[in-house]
Amino acid sequence: MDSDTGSTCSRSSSPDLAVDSAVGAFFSSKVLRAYRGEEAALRPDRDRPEGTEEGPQGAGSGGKSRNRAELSKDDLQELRLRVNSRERKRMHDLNQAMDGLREVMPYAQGPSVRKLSKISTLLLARNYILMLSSSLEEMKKLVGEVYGAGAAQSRPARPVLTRTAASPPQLPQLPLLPLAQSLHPLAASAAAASTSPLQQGGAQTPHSPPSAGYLGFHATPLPSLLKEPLPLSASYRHFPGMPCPCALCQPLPTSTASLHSLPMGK
DNA sequence: TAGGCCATCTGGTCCT
DNA sequence: AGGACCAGATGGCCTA
Repeated sequence: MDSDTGSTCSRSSSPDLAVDSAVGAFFSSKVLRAYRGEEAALRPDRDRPEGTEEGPQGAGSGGKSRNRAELSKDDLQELRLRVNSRERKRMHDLNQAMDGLREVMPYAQGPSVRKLSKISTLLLARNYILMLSSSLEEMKKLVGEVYGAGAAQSRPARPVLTRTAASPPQLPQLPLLPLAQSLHPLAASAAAASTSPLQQGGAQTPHSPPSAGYLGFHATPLPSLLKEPLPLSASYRHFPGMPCPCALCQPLPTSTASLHSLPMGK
């Protein structure tokens, strides 16, 4: 074991994995290029990490035509090393993408903070996306209400947040706005722009993730948030410290619902 | 010391 | 045939 793990990063965040320090770069451009098939041009001598393997006979050259059964023990060993190296690189790319995901997560980051585990990162990311989608929906409704208020003044008061045709018909038509304003700082901030949480939380760069406080949960996500993924069904649960994930404030917008049907490849 | 998390190796399967 | 992807196995490191 450890045939060539000299410069590979194990454990904590690898220094050379944080390729893209740009906060908005969800995945590094390197990874994206790799998965768009551009890496061959980007890195001609790929899979030669530490020089202990990948001898002079690269993949596709030399003994390519030989049957695998005819390979000598050394050739098999070399083949095995090449495969191992590729697999290692693949996992490193995966970890790099995971680091990119961690960078944009509303989670306290720093040398003194333990890195999010992979499973925690994925769970938190999912909840984060759902929460942002929920906030966006509420924001849209709020904007619609603000700009449509003048036209609706002559009409009798009624719940203003009506569902669109695409919404699930079984969901009750509830006055969500007050509840949403109490639960979502984003929605509340639009109503009271003078005391916007964005201003309270400091300047936000265009692509930087919102601060944890702005998002409404603690600097370190509660364990329950990480352990419990948001249910996709009609039933819901509340996460302590998490901006309400329930169906009231999170009407499962079609944008997120469609995410689950996206082809994930292979 | 047990358990969690991780990196790595390895063999199988599928795709190009 | 070679590479990508996947999952199981294994062993190391760290923390409670």
